[in-house]
Amino acid sequence: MFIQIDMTSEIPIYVQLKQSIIMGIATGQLKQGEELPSVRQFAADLSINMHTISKAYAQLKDQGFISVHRNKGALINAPEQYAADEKYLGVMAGALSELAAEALCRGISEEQWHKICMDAYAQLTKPEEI
Amino acid sequence: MFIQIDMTSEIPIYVQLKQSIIMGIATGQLKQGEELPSVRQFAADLSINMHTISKAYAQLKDQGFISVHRNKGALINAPEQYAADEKYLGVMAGALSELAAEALCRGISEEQWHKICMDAYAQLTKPEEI
Amino acid sequence: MFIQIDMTSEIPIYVQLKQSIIMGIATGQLKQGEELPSVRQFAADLSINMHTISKAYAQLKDQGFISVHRNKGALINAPEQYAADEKYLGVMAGALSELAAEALCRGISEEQWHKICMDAYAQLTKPEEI
Amino acid sequence: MFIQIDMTSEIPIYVQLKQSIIMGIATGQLKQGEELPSVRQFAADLSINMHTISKAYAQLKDQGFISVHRNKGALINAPEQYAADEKYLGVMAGALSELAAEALCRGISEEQWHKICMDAYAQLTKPEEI
DNA sequence: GTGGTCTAGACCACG
DNA sequence: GTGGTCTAGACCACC
Repeated sequence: MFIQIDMTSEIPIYVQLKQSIIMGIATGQLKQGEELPSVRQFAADLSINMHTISKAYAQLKDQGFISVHRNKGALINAPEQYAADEKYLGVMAGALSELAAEALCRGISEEQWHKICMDAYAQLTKPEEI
Repeated sequence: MFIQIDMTSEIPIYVQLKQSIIMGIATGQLKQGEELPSVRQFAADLSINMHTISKAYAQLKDQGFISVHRNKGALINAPEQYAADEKYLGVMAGALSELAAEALCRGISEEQWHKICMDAYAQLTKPEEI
Repeated sequence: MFIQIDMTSEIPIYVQLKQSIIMGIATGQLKQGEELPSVRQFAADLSINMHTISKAYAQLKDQGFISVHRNKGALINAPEQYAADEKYLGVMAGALSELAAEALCRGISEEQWHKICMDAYAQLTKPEEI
Repeated sequence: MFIQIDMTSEIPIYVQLKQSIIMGIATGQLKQGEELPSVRQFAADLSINMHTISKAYAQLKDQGFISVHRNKGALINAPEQYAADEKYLGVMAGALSELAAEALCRGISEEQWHKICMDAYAQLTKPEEI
């Protein structure tokens, strides 16, 4: 399984779970229509509380990434259902702005910033080159 | 004052404060040697508890951004004090990776990602162009 | 418990606590993966305020000595997490320099200084010989 | 002047002053009978509050390093007056123990510890070799 | 006046 | 249950 949960991280487990699944979709490991384990099953696999899985699923569903089926697993939605909208773009711009501000403070040049950003993207699409 | 605190945000106040100050340094509104208000003064200005300000200052101090003086407030350090190190680069790469993953998922192309990232940086250095 | 807090000392309680825990790791009484009490439990044990313990834990976490878990207490990290870096070596050299200066002033010879330093180290690794 | 005061340091100024003077004695820059400026003069030289100088002098006097003359300067005492006693040895052993504990934790070997300690001493007696 | 420490009590997110 | 955040008020060292 490509899901990686770090129980010692300060990032909430349900957030890590969401990020793992989003990362899975981004890298193509999870495709449209693919099935995710049921809450109960997933909880057992990861030795995690059911409520935690449930919370992650609920939020992924809200964001359009998955459809949850009662008592069954969850299905990855079609990309159209979670295409970037204005709201998302605004949130992401804000997050990038924070990162860019600290980078600029710490002496990262525009060229370095460019490289770091593009590397982060390329790593997802062409992992073999990393 | 350019500090903006959103008391309804889920982001802790002391984190918002840290980010505001880092943003101020990045945009050149806060320069080396410049003074920050005393914790009591700042607390009164923002209608926030003294200890919350103190926590933000303590963490900025640990990261090298400011020096806390004995009988004055706090001073912005020289850029050398908080230059990027390996640890910081790793943390930032991880954060960017998360953002890039969601962007890719949501159909942001490499060109769009490039634009968004560079805009975030440019906005800090050339605000007049925004 | 091997933790000793002197409420009358001028050394802040949270610093004493940090030193006690570092001492515990150094002497092998606290090993990787070992659990530390929860902040509430520890506070009750030592008759100290919760927040004081919390501050010590937070700083030990920042320095890499422990990981604070979500629903457990804190765990001692692997030694790699807190291996000496340049910054630490600089700080320690400064501290030793102060001690050496006073020792030299007070007529401690190089041989005596050598003995005192090595005793301090040996006391941690071979307590039976003391 | 060999006195170095860092107004941004978290170490109290009067402690820095004491350390500077002790360092001066250790390195031979201040010899028995040599005169230190008056409190008033010193305060003016360093742009520091008189009370701060006074506090440093008082403590140095208590420890036997200097003799303070009313309305005049202070004289460095004879080495015999501040030779190491049992109490001092105990305090120093404790301080070294703390440093050694952290060093051991952080993977400093006995050989490295030896080198670092002896370097700190040698730096005072043979500065030219550094 | 300043920041730092300690205590106390409340609320919240997480699991 | 856990730790994290915020508020509040007190005391202290430093300058």
